[in-house]
Amino acid sequence: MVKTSTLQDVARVANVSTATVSRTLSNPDVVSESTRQRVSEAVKVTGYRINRAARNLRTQRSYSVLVLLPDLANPFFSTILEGISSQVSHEGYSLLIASTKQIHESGERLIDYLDDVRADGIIILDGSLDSQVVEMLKDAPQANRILFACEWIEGTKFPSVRCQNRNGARTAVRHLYELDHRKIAHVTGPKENVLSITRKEAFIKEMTQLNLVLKPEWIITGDFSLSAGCLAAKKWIAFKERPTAVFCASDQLAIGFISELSRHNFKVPRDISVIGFDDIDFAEQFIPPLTSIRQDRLMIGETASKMLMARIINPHDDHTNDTAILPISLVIRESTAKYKT
Amino acid sequence: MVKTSTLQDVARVANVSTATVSRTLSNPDVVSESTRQRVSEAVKVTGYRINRAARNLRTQRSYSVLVLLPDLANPFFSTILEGISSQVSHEGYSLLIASTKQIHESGERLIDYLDDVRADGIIILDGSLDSQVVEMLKDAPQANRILFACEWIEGTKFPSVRCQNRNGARTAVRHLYELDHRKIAHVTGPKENVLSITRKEAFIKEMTQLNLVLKPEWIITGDFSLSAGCLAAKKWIAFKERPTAVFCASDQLAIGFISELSRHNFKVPRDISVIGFDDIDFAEQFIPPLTSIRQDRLMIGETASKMLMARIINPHDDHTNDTAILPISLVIRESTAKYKT
DNA sequence: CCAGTTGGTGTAATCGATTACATATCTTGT
DNA sequence: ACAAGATATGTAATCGATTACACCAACTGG
Repeated sequence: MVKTSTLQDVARVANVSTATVSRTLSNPDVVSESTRQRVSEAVKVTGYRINRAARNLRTQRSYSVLVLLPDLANPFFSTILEGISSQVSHEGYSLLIASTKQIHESGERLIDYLDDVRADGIIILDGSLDSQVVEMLKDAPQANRILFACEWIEGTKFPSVRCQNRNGARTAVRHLYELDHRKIAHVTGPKENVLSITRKEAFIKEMTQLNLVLKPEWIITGDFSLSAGCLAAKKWIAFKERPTAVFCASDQLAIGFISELSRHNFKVPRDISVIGFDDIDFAEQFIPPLTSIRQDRLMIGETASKMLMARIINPHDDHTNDTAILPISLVIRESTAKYKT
Repeated sequence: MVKTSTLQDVARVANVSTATVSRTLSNPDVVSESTRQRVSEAVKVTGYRINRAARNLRTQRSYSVLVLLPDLANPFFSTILEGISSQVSHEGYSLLIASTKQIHESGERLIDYLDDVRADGIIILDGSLDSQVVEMLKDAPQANRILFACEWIEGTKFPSVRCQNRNGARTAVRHLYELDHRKIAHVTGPKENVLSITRKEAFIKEMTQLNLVLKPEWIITGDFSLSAGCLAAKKWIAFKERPTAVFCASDQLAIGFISELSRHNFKVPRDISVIGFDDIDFAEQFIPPLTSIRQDRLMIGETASKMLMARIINPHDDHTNDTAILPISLVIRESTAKYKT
């Protein structure tokens, strides 16, 4: 095996104690100019690299953050990861990844990651955690090192970062309204999902506010996926009275919806205007390019990391109920158009 | 803070030494039935959780694997990650993620991850590593804990896992040929990329074998992205003599290509047949559904993990030149069709 | 019946960095 | 000139698990 040099080796070469070497590296201000130079020199000649396992043990920190995803294969999360990763690596932290499913299958407990010095904090991107797990986490003393992003859990006081979901739904409806649409449908995400619920509530509220008819069957329960979008399209086709526009709770839904329509020779936006949510990369390249509610996923990731880091570094400040709600924006492309009778 | 119990605590409760407790947990066969029971009981009452930092220090292992991506935000990698993650977590390992860019920016050296006990092995999904970095890695004694997946680096003997790229290109050309296409273009990936080069070579070889005309301008250099696909489409439109089919080195290219065409009122497959590579999730939902060369990304991830694990656990076996090449398959959808004069 | 093996357990060193405390030297003000 | 503080460094304990080695008891075979 490769033997790397240790603090001892550096100390010997620089002719100081290990304490001084350690101080030089982690807190250079407290040592004198001359030793600082000697130590730096010694570090260079020995090729010293800190042994993180040793540091972690001594400081009882891992200098890494765990990100928990519902599903690793979902591209929606990749940009958020990018944001988290760039932020944490900037602060000298590493990024651990796991999926809810795997944790569940392996029978591990989430809190163990914090207790066994694998992670200093956890960012959870999954609001559909098992309620037993949540129960166990929410009053634990480690709870202040857990943060939700994108999704959250109603009735808990975990800090969270998310986008303006209500405003997003409202903006979507308004946009369609301004294009003279009066019969507007909505395809939701998974039934119990907080995002689905929030967006649906805001959708209903705005429809009511605008005095639009809202047939219950025009709210189609889906699950954010492409295939749920296809199913929703089939329902739309079967309606005797068809809405002229639809607000989909995700871009994947919208894309699935449009695809299915096109297989039945309907055209978007000729036959129906479609607006999505998220503004994923493909939205722009889809045919037709998709009108969507954009959330800044990079910023969600960065903000989440910053908030979590603050809590890790300063655990005694009271951060309860910290919530960051980031703005959304309407991106108008070609899947929505003026309604023509 | 939360004080978790240690081996000492368990030992005290079970009335044995810490050595016995440690053995009971990591190697139950060597202790007697009765102590095993007493220790298990003690573990339960104390709520003992192993301190990984301590174990890592003592064993000089981190029980985690680093995956290095060129770009976290690229959804192509998410399924591969899923495969890696499920495999390593199955073996009790954790998954660390970093992007080439971040490593580069932070000035860290990849090899440090191995030396400083942050990772026991590295899976690299980026064949475009800085050549200086490669130079430094390839003869290092730690090199046997590094493995490439999807991409690889010509002229090194790192083990790698990849799909049948040549066969993929050949299959694509054949498919188009069998649909009576004789004028076939190719949009490549980034110029220096191994995948681009391999696929392009195989494309040329197959074209030659089939005795097809191969105008140099029909090979369009791109970069795997949607927008490169758009640019390529513009070139195609500008040709005086237009190929009737195109083999794109990635699905993203194909999608960008088709999108751009549709903006200029060309239709696929009416005006040109398009085949992609990868079979990403969107391929199926795109309009028209994309014919593509499918690679099993889940299996690439799993295989890569297994190979790496074998090397970590058994570093002295000679694994040099291990290479796994996984099969591809042709997925025929609607973006390719019989050529009609 | 005893040497040699096997099985089970304990003692204590060890991994490598951090840091509380002690010590030594140097200022500074009166 | 000297007490009091500031500055710089060293000594050694510590984090918590693993494991080489030693030990003892019980068994085996000749």
